[in-house]
Amino acid sequence: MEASFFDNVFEVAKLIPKGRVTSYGAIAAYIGMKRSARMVGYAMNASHSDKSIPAHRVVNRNGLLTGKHHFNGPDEMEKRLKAEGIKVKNDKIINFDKHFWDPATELKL
DNA sequence: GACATGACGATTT
DNA sequence: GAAATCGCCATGT
Repeated sequence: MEASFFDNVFEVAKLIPKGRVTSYGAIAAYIGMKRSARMVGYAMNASHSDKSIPAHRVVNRNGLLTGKHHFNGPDEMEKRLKAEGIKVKNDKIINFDKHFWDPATELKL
């Protein structure tokens, strides 16, 4: 099977180091489709098939936990991030810039 | 098989 | 500068 867009998203998501977060657009851009940020989020929905995917480390460009509702509970995502040392307030990651993990920069292909 | 929608982001008006 | 629109792939109805 050819690696689809979703598959790439899953693999990159799995590569996110603990205590780091990234954005949908960053993953999409790393794959080569920065315009497909929406699909990245949708892919995360499909990630339910793979529990190894730390979808909680993927947030929107503003560091906002837009997809927290898709977890076991609306507080699950926030709780997990806090457990990794990431502070979340008002559904937003504090110091998002410091926790931001860009695959294009960190992995650098 | 066609239409609508979905965890977003950038570009254009 | 803010609001509106386009772009993208896959899934569900």
